[in-house]
Amino acid sequence: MADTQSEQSRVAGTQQVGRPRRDQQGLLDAAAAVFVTSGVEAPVREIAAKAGVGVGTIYRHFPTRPDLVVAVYRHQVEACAEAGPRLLAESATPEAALRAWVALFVEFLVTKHGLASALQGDSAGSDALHTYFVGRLVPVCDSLLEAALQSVDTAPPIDAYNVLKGIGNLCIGAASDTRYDATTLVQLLISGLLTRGTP
Amino acid sequence: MADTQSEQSRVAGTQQVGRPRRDQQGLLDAAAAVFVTSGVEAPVREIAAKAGVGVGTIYRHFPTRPDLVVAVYRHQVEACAEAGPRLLAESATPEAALRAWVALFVEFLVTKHGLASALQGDSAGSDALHTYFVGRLVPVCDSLLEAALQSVDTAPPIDAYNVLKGIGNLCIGAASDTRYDATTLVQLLISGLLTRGTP
Amino acid sequence: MADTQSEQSRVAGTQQVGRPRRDQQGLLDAAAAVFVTSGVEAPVREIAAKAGVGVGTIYRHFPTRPDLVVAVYRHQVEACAEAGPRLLAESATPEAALRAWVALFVEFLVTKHGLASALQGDSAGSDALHTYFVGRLVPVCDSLLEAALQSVDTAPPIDAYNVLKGIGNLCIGAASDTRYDATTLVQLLISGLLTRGTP
Amino acid sequence: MADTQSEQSRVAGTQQVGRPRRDQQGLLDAAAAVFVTSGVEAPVREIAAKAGVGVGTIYRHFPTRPDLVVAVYRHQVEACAEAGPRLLAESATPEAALRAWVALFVEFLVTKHGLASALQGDSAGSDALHTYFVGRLVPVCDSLLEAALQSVDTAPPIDAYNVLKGIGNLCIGAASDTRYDATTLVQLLISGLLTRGTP
DNA sequence: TATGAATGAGCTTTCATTCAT
DNA sequence: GATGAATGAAAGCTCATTCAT
Repeated sequence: MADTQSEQSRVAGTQQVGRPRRDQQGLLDAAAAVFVTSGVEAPVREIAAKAGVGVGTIYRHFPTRPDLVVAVYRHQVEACAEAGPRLLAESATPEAALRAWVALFVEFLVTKHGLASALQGDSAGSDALHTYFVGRLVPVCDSLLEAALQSVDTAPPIDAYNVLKGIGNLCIGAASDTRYDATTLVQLLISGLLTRGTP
Repeated sequence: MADTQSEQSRVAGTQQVGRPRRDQQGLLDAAAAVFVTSGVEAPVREIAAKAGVGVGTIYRHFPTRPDLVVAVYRHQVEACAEAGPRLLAESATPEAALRAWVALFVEFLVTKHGLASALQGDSAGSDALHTYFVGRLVPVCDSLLEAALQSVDTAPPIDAYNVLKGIGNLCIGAASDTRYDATTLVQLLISGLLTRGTP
Repeated sequence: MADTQSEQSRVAGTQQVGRPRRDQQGLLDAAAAVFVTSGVEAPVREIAAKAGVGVGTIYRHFPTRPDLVVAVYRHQVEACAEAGPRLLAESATPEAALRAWVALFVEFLVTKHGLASALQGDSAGSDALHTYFVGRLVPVCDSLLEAALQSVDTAPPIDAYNVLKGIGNLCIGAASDTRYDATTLVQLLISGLLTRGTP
Repeated sequence: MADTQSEQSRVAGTQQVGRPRRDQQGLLDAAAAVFVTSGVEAPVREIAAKAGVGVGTIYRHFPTRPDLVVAVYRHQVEACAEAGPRLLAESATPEAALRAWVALFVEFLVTKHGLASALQGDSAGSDALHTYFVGRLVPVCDSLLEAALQSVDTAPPIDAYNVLKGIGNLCIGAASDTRYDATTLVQLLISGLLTRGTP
């Protein structure tokens, strides 16, 4: 619905990658801690309290919740994105690279309580977050996917956006349900993806 | 001078409205409509308004939200459950039966906005709902799965509970994102499931 | 199409009201006024309205109703507590001191509509209030009582807690029943207390 | 405020003393049971459920809550009233009679959870109840009081209405506070009452 | 006459967001 | 810039009371 490119620019402009203010870092640490405990939907107050600042400060630096979430996980998302090409170069096969990357992504999503649901576009005011995630990781996933599919000589049954969002969804609730094994499900999805002639 | 309590009573005694007798079906229809529009977490007030009844009426019939959701979707869940054995009997192969059933399930989940997330155990007060879904559909899914796996001579890489919840998760947000194709993802997951030797 | 949650946010964002900074004293004055009118069980809304603030403000400063009641009457309770030793020193006899103090206490309870019932432990959420009252005033009452009893050479037939709570109870409803004379009843109770050899 | 005599007549007319309908008795038994458990302010629904009837039936027979309470305790109140003259005749001294009667009354009030507060005029819609209690028991108390005061040659420091209401108040909350000894307090009040020259 | 479904006012509580200091 | 008090919309839930059946 929103233009992915311009959305991303806006976000990037707001954040100024690579130059986190000294005090901003404290906010991010606190937010990260709270997100793990209470999920990304945690009350702003809780985060402010943890950081030892007023809520106004949070709003000043991160006007919307997604802005904050993006900032908190920027490093990890970045690491995830950068792992793509590297894994492709290092792995024995493209499929192995894809599987390894996907496992990395799953670990990230599952570890961060409630983050997974952010891949959905309609969670509470998640515009910027969704945009950032999609904009940064879809291309990475796409190239891994393409390589893996080429190696098994199969046409892509679905695009990288769907794969990413599907994985995101599969990871929802994984942290709080011990019977639920998101990791295996995701690998099974990849298996299905690489199987020739899926209906 | 007058006591607050008695004041209230007096005021309450003023109310003089007609109360058209309504059956439970009207409530369910209204709730179903609202669920499609606003999801299963829609405010009780909104449902009551749509049904043209007071909130008390909703609470009388369905003390908890899951009670209402279960009632609303009971027929469809039942239909889904009953379709399992029938498809197994009618389909050319067990795999075809599984795929057909899964498609049915997906259609159900995707159509009903927000219902999918009910497969998670930790949504707001979803005990009864979760229990009902899992209790009714896991066995159905299990038998279909077993049959399909036998036909491809593969050990089950994951149990029916995980499959069901995985599918449920894959369907989250499908209704509001036209780029997202839950149906295909689910079929790919099934493909992965039936592929021998998945890591 | 739009999600309920984000709809709400948008609406909330519309509010554009001025927020005059108010001190806690204004709240207390308003609460005191409402308490006199409607008793200590008055709806929070009523108090907020009287104070010209939002309900949230009340809850911020006084999370529970007793917190508020305690704050409102703290000065007077304190005054009552401090009057004990002073009266003992100034009065002609310990009995006179006890009677004077008790009269003071009665006046306080009777004046504040509904406050008396707070001496009971089981009124709606009155933990803090009850604890405060009992903790602050029982010792004061106890020393007055002891002195008075000593002067008439009688063993205490009942402890200060019972005396205090009994007085509190005697004052219930005194403000709204002109035929009911709590003051005299309390003095009669004191007389009985100081009478030797009560069965 | 209301005319005691006519009020009483109205109540008596509603009840038709001595001719409890067969089914009405079931209601009274149920209400009595609920009152003991949850107090006289128990939800109407609870009483109806216990009686196995609809709430409408309760309202038909007893339009207001006090009507019901009066009916429930009519026998006991009657017994209490009748005990007055008898005790006066049987006891060694008028004071003994007064103390015995008061003890009876206290036992009645304390046993019935929450009933005591009904002696206040302003509890939730307790008009009829208050009127009945006062109208029936004040005269009884008055004669006992007069006799006892005559025997000690003292003028009445306070009237029977105040004594009754004072006792009622002293009994509030007695059931739920083991430290609180209403019985002793009431006897102390009587002692004070019979002490010559109370200020 | 009995029933109990329906009503809806009203209460408490939470929390995103604003803005005076 | 930072703060956090203030705001008030919302939502869940309870229960006295009415009245169609």
